[in-house]
Amino acid sequence: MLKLNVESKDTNSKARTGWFETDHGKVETPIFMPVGTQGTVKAVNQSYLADEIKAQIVLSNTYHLYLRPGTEIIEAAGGLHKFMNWQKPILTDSGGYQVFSLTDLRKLKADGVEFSSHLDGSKHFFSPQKVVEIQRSIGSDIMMVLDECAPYPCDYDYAKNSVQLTSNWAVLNKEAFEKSKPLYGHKQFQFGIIQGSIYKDLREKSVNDLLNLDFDGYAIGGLAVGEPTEQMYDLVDFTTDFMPQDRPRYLMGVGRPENILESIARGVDMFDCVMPTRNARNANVFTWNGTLSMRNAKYKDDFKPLDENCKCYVCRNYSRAYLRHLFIAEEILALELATIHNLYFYLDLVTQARVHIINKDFLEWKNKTVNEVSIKN
RNA sequence: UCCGCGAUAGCUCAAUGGUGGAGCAUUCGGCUGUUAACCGAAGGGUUGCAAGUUCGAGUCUUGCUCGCGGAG
Repeated sequence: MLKLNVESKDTNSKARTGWFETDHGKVETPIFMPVGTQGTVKAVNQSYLADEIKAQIVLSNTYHLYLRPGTEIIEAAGGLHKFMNWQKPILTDSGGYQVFSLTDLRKLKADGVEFSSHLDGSKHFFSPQKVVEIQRSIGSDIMMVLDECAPYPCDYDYAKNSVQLTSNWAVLNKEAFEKSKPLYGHKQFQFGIIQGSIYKDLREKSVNDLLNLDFDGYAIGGLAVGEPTEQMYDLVDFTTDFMPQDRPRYLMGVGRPENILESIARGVDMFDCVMPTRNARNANVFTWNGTLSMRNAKYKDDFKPLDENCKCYVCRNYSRAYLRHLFIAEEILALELATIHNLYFYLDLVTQARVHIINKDFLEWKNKTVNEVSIKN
């Protein structure tokens, strides 16, 4: 059983700091997990990820790794940690989000989801049991249950059925997890996923269904899919009240820097999002003074670092003008440098949040920082 | 000097005699459990110049200018 050891609680908000232990090391919360869907955090190598960015845990994806290279290769490699040369913790998503985002390619059934590969059109079937089995092959430290991430907008009846399906699947996920064993000698944990769209009574039902199964951690899924941001905050705030104090709380797929800070204030411990990595590759950079679009002409002779308050490798050594030049010239280094900076920023953001929670001045710092990081330069 | 071919957006090129477009470039925007080094929008034109034919010319005719190729 995984435990979140709560170290310090903010007195003016629901923010808290803590840590949990896996066989691949300790994770200090609040934490951001860089997304490495296909067994790589795009554009950055593992040594930078660990030493420069100071990532403590990365996310990878069951759906993608199952399709390519396939579990046979990953097992032959001795699991994903060895295969991708990453000795810190790995969390794998189950493919539930792909069930949502690849709508045209899938068919939902009571016992799982039938889908066509986006790579070659081949037909496959994911059940809760199958997804546990694949994640055993991958050897992730934390595996996620198969769920249905309902679309937005979503009428009440659809959301209600979706929660019921996710709860039914959660039982099967848990059974399959308990019946199976890790393949590589290190412990694996399993998180449940709360659904319910924008409906509070369904969120409440969803949490309670999952609590009965006693998962190692609990994730809030199905948010940041198009609903107003204030509504997302309200639902997070509502839902965390039902979540155990001594288990990690993970808000899936979120988000922008300000979303992360607001969610920490509402009691969330873990985050992942493609935004720092994808936006980096699309020339968008995050700073303590807001976002910069590095293709913009105004940076062509701007020799300041991306962020004068950032201590990352990129800000210590390169200018905005150089980054802009690399993006305009379509040089591959642009993607790497922007990704390193953005991930460093995201990890720095949650580290600063941690420091301020411990120092008991989180709320004030959070309010000021939310305003500053939201600026569009 | 003669013959031939050509000249349309910054570039490379489309466009039956009937509302001049595309790709790239430029400028800007978007991206939330990655099908994404992606997607979208905008600006940009006396169609080399001048006449003519025609209801109507980027398109046909003539002259000129410039470029490329060939001959001498």
